[in-house]
Amino acid sequence: MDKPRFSTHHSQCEPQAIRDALVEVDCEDCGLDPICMVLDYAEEASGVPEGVLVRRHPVERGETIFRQEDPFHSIFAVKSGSFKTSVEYAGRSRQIIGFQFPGELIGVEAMSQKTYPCTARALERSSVCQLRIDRLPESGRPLETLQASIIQLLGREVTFSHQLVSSLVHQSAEQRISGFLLSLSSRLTRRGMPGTEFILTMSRTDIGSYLGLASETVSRVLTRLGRSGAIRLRRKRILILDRNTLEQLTAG
Amino acid sequence: MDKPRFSTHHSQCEPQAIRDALVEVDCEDCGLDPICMVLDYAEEASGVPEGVLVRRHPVERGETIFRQEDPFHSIFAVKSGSFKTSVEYAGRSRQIIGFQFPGELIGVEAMSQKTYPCTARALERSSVCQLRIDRLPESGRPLETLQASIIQLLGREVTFSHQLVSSLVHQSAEQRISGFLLSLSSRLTRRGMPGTEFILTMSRTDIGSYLGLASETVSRVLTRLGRSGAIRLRRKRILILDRNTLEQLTAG
DNA sequence: CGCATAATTGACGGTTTTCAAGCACTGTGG
DNA sequence: CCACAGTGCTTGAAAACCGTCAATTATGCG
Repeated sequence: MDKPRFSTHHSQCEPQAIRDALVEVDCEDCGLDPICMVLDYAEEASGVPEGVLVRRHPVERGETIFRQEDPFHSIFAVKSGSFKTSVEYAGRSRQIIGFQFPGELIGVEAMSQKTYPCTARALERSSVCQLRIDRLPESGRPLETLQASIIQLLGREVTFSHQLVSSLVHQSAEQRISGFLLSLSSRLTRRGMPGTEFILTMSRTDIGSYLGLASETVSRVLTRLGRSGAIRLRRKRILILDRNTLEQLTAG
Repeated sequence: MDKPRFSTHHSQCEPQAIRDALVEVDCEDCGLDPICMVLDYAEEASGVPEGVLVRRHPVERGETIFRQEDPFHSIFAVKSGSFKTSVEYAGRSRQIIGFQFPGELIGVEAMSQKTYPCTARALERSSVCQLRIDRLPESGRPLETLQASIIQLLGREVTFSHQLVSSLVHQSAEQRISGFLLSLSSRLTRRGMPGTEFILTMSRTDIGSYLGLASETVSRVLTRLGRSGAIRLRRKRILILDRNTLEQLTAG
């Protein structure tokens, strides 16, 4: 009851139950945890102000936690649910640049910037932990440790972006989507969630925007993967049947 | 003599003169400058060890300053010349993930990581300033300031990556190349170098790898842009004639 | 001067986008 | 509880775009 999993539900569709399922990541599996611990320690030892860390703030589906150009104030960790981040440049159409699942951080790249460079929107009823950077102490050992953690996170983010670029730019639709599914799977698994059966909380259009494909192509490839037996697909529910096939497809 | 510019050379091709031209960025235009200044100050005030900052280290064409998987030790600033960074994953072919010009930093994303995630190679005879992170003091005010600068840099880097992904993934070959040329132009201008006349120090294949295009496509689009009058193109020398046209092409 | 590498140009084929239509699901209101 | 509308998803057909292959020309380096 405390930690329901998708797979514990009946295999038939139960939209209501699924939508309200609160699959919450454990604190020790959360990307914010090293930072949390520093703050916990600092709160006891020296004087970290109250209200720096806001735990388990609920967010409704479709709601934003920040928008592009908003002044920066916090970084967030997804506690349950999922989010999409998107950007819009000079009137051009909005594009998805990432999805975030429990345990992952949002808004880190805005650290030391004036404003958020993207908009973060909940794909379902979700909850987040919020770290008010603007209320942190000005200096001292805790800040140094925090900064070191942030640098590490950002470094990984840059490396991930590079991987993403090189995958997207040189791969076919089938490769991109296989890779996307595997990536989702491993990210969910790493945070202690089921990685072979999950729900695509984002639309085909969102996936297409993220991968640089038309939504029709996403749809076509997903059905093709389903017919080939690599996955089982019913609407937004995904069952990964044959990871090997997907990995071979990704490699090309 | 101290600061030769491409445009001060004769307009006819002079490979020898061009190759050896040392267009060096001013320190005040360099991305490492805020960090340099902190260190300069720290060297005087408290005790930053000698040999932390190595200035104007020469690098020959084709030489690497670090390779993927090498243990991290330094970040670099391009003082003159240009570099390409590339990655290789699990046997797949090598891909270009970025180019660096005078005033820009290389290897920042490896901060707080164990190893460099990419290889950096000089595209021409170049020089770099090197900041030995592994020789920095363990803590203190200078470190905090340095960390804050790094976070800012990395944040911008992530934002830039996002822009890059969304351009590459959703744009046609013509849009990508127009955008690439404009990006080069503005980056050179920002560091006090001529932005309307410059040399593509990287090969067509490198550009293609970076933009996700075949080298033949790069070649074709460049000639097309030349025919349309937007640029003038002789081999590796680029002259931007009509910035408006390029901007329109980029927008689509 | 000659070879190796890089750049250009042409023709062709495959993949993906676009446009268009039909279908399934969701949520609303009677 | 059911009908309906709206949205998102699926599927089909045609066209555009880009990658591949191949031949030719240019450039750089010894």
